[in-house]
Amino acid sequence: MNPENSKCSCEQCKLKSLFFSHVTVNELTDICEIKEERSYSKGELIIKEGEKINDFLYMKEGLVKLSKTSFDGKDQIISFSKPFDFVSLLSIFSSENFRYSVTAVEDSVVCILDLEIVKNYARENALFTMDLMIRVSEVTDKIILDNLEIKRKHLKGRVAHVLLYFSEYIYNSDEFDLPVSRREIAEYIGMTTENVIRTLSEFRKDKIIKIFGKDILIVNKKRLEGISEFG
Amino acid sequence: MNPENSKCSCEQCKLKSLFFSHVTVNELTDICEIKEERSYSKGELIIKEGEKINDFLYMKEGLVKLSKTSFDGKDQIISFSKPFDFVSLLSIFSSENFRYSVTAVEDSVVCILDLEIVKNYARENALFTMDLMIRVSEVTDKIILDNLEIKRKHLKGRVAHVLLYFSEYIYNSDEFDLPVSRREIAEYIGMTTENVIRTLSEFRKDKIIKIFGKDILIVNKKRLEGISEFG
DNA sequence: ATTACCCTGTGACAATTATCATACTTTTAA
DNA sequence: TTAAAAGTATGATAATTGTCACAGGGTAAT
Repeated sequence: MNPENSKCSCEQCKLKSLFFSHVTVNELTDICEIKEERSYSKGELIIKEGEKINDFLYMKEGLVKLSKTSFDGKDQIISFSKPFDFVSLLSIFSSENFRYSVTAVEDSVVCILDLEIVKNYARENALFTMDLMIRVSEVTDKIILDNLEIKRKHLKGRVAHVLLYFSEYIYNSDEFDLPVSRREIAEYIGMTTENVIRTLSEFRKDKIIKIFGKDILIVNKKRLEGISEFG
Repeated sequence: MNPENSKCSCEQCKLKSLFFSHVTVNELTDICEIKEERSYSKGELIIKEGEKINDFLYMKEGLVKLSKTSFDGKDQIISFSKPFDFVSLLSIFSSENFRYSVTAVEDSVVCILDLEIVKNYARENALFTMDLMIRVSEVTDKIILDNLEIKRKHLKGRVAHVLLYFSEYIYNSDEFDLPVSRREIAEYIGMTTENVIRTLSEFRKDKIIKIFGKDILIVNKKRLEGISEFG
């Protein structure tokens, strides 16, 4: 490793194995040299819907949302992604342009590679491509299943679902800081902001959760799970 | 081509180019020899949710639905697929078992290959794998976008959306036989059967469509498009 | 420091959608 | 062929969700 890419630490990157497990050390060094790492603060736009796709992105740290704006200016949130849920993989092989926007909802770090270079690897290295496909498949499957799950629930069940999603899937804790506003929750579950707020208040009144602004504490998890499943 | 696989006509198959464009003639013959073609009547189950995935399937003819049954026995329809929208691709690389059921909603013909053999090709032939990935990406992107579209609409807009979907995307005609029941439309758009029926009746009363049982004629397409977009 | 804006919160009311009941027709199974 | 089951259809009513109005708190920009 020469001095000019001393910041290049792909070999130590915990994400390496995820989809570079079939890339040789030499190739990895090549990739490393061309890779760019960018940091985004909470709220910053990472990818804008409609932009031409030139880069291959993957997340190293943080949390982002995928969203789409409809003609009347209303946003819909498709999913949240943390590292390992590679967000940029959705459209890059089936479209010239990004179909969704990606925004940091927590401070995030993203690694960026030139898409053409990645595609060239993909065209030559079948195992690498296979790895990539498995990732694509996992991510999209998760999105489709999660959306189905939300779709079959009512307001309360949806809000409960989101709380459990953040608690269990994102933060692994009964107490966590909501990384999103009530409006964003509404955009995710397809309900109005007022109803999300009302439902959270109701959960608070029923002593299922405690609310301190953005900070949420799940007091009665069993109950919340019941509401998510049946309510 | 020897007599024992005279039924083998992959080389003439119009679907060949779709994802076998990077398979050699010899490989194609091999694939052809192991392939099995199965026919399903309208209503027949092709894949049952939860089954182990042993086969790689793709559609030659017909129309199928992807669906999932929730714990309380209610079905949700994820999407409809015609040939070129390869249905089996969704879970096969990310799961051991099928996550969705697939049912013929019109008489359908499916080609079946042993998944392990396809995976072996995929591990050796990067261009083939790349083709496959592009398909996976296209299909899932379509599903996600369509579900988002439906999600942001109300009852009438959703029903209008479905009618236009069948008219434009599936049948390319203003008149067509609905391949599904009112209940299935309801399961697709996430509303009740009664409300789907009521909405269709309303469209009929407003002279937007004509209904003769399953046969639908779109009389006022502009109006229907307006309802789909804004209603 | 002040304004403007967004977020949170609540209530009253309106609109939308679901549920239940019932009837008739068509399809399926015995 | 006949009975049972499923699909289509419509109305009345209940439940759910959305809209509008208003208010306080925080935050960013000037």
